[in-house]
Amino acid sequence: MVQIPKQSAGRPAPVRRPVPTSADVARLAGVSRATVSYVLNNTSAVRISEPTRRRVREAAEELGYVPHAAARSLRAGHSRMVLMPAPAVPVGPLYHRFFAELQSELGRLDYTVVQYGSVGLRGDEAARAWAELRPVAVLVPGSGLGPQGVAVLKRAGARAVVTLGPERVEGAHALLMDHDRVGHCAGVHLLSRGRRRIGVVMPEEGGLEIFSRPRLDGVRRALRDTDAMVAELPLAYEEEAAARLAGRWRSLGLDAVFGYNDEYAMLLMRALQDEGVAVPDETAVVGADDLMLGRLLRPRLSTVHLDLPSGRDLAELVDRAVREPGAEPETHEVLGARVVHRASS
Amino acid sequence: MVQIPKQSAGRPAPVRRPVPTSADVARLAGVSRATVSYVLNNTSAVRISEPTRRRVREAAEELGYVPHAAARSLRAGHSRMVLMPAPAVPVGPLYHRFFAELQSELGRLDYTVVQYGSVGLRGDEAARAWAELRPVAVLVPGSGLGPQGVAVLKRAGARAVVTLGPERVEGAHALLMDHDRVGHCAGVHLLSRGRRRIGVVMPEEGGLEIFSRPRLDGVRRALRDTDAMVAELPLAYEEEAAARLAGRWRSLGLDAVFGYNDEYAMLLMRALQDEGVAVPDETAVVGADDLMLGRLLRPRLSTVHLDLPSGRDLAELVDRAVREPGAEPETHEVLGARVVHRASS
DNA sequence: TTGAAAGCGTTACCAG
DNA sequence: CTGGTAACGCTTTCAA
Repeated sequence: MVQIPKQSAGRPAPVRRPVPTSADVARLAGVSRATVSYVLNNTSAVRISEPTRRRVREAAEELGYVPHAAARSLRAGHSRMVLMPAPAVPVGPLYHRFFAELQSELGRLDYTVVQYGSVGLRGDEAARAWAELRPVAVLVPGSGLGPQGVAVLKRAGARAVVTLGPERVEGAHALLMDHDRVGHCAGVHLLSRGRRRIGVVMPEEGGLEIFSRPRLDGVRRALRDTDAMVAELPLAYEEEAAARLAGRWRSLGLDAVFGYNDEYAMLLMRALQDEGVAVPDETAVVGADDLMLGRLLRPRLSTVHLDLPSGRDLAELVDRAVREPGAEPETHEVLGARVVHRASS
Repeated sequence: MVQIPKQSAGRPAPVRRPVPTSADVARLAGVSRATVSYVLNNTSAVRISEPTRRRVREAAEELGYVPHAAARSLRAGHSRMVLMPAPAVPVGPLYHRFFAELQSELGRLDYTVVQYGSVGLRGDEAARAWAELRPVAVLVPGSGLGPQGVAVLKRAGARAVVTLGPERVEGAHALLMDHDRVGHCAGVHLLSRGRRRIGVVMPEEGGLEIFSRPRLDGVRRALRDTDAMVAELPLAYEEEAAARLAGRWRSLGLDAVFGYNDEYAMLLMRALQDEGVAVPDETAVVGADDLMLGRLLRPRLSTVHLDLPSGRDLAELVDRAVREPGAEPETHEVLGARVVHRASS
C-alpha cells in the first residue's frame, strides 16, 4: 500500500475571499439582482437590451460567479435530483453497467443523479438522511427500506420512490429482482441434465446472503417433488478455501454444483479439476452472470444469464412517476434469468 | 432485456400535502421556530425545559418533519459534502473497492460523500456544475479538469480539490496515478525473461486510452536502449476479435505480450492456446490488476499488481486540506506497481 | 427559558 | 425594459 505522508501546513491561509453572489455581479455590472437573474437564466418573458446582457455576462465572468444550487432549489421549492444510495453490499460489473446507463439516461431527461454514501445508517434512519436532501425521486437498491421510510421520503417531497430488490414495499414503485429465479433456472437445468445431488455454493463474504439465500431457495424449489437433494456449501473467495472444499469433494457425493455466480463457480471448478474431479462427467458446474471470463476456462462454464432492466426503461419509469405522482405504484418483475449451456454441465 | 411496460396513470393525484417545515412543528408544539431548532439540534448553549423538549419532539414526529439540508447549509454558509464526479470511463473492481473504502472513511470523519453523474459535460463546464453544489471538497478522478476548473471550484468555496489522475493540476492536490509505471513493470519483467519482441494490447473499447496509452509508453520506456521492440495490438473485448488476432499471431513474430489488464490478457491467452501457440514457451503473457481469475487459468497468469492509495489515507488528506485550506497543495505518487510472476511468462 | 427578527442566495411578481 | 421586494426554510443573535 502506498503511504501518503502526513504534512503539516507551512504558511497560513493567504486570502479567503467570500464566494461571489449574484448581488456582486449586479453591483459590478451596475444593474439589479433581478436583471442578473434574467440574463443568466435567459428568461424569455423579459426583454433585456443587448449591451446590458453583455455587461452582466462580463461581470459574472470576471468574478467567476457560479449560482448556488441550494439557494436556487430552496427558492424554487423543488429540484431535479434523483438520489440513489450506494448499495451496501459489494456488487458486480453487471450492476455498475446498469447504473452507468441509468445515470446517463436520467441525465438525458435533465435529472441530476446523485449517489449517496450512507454507510452505517440503515432502514428508516437512512431514509431520514436521504429526505433531508429533498430529492425529487429516490431509487433504493436492495432491501432495508420499510413502508415507514417510504412515507418519510414522500412527506419530504419525493415524488417517486422506487425500490430495486426482492420485495414490494407499500407506497413505492417496485422493480422486483427475485434471485430465486436464478437458482431455479440452474436447478431445472441440472435436473434436466440428469443430476440428482446438487451442491449450492454459499459465499462467506458478508452481505451476499441477500442474493445467495434466495438463489439457494430457487434451487430447492426446482427440486421439490423430485428425488434430487441439495447441499449448502459455504465457501470463501480464496483459492485455499476452494482447495479444501475440493479436497473433501468425493466424500460429499455430489454430482453437480451451482456456484452462486461465475466467479465462485470458476474458483471451485478449478479447484475440483486440480483435485482430479472430472468436470462435467463426475460433477457438473454452473455459474451465474454470464461473464466473459467463464468462456475462457476449459470446459467452458455453463451459466445463468441475468437480464437487468434497461437503464432507459427505469429512467422513463422515474420520469413518469415524477410527472404523475398520484398514480398507483407500479410493480415489475425485472430480473430475467436463462441458462446458457456450455461445456461444464 | 426485460421490458417495463408503459402505464398511463389511472386516477389523478389524491392529496399533495406541503412538506412540513420547522414552522409547522413550532405551531403544533406551541413554541417558536427558534425553540424547535434548539431542541432538534440539541443546542447546548441554551437550556430548554424537558416538557417543552418533549412537546417539540412529539410534534416533529407526528408531522414527519425532516430538516431541509439546502436551507440549513445556505444559512450555515458551508456544508460537509465531498463531491466526487463519477468516472467517465468504465473502471474495474479495484476502483470500486477503493471508492467504497474512501466513502466509508470520509463518513467516519463526518463528511457526506456524493457521487455526481456528470455525463456529457466536460472540462471546465463540468467544474461549474460541480461548483453549483458548493461542496467543501471535490475529488476528481481521471484527467479533464484544468487549472481554470480548479479556480472555479475554489472560488465557489471548495476548500480542497484533489485530482486522481496522470498529472498535477495547478492549485489542486494531486494523487498521481501514472500508468506508465504499470507498463514499465511489465516491460522490465518480460525483458528479464529474455523476451525481445513484445506486443502490447490496446483495448478498442472507448475511453480506455487514458490508461492504455501510458501503459504502452511504459513498456516502450522499459525497452529503450535495448534491442527489443514493441508492437501495438488493437483488440476488442470479444472472443472473435481475440481469435482473429491469434490467427495471425505467428505472422507477427512476437515472443511476448502485455495484455493491458488481466481480462484482456486472459482473453488473448485463451485464444492463443486455442490456436496452438504455446504459453509461455512460444509467447509469454502478462496481465495487470492481479485479479483472482488470473490464477484459475492454466498456465496461471503473470500479472502486474496495482496498489491504489488506501481510502483512509485519502480521507485524511481531504480532512487535512479542508481544515488547512491555505496549505500548499500536496502531490503524491500513489500508484504502486509490482510484477507477480506466475506461470504464463 | 422563550420569542422576534435578520439574513443566507435565488427568483417571481409587480410597480415604475 | 428595469428594479425593488418578498419569500423559500433554516439558524442564530439579541432582547424580553
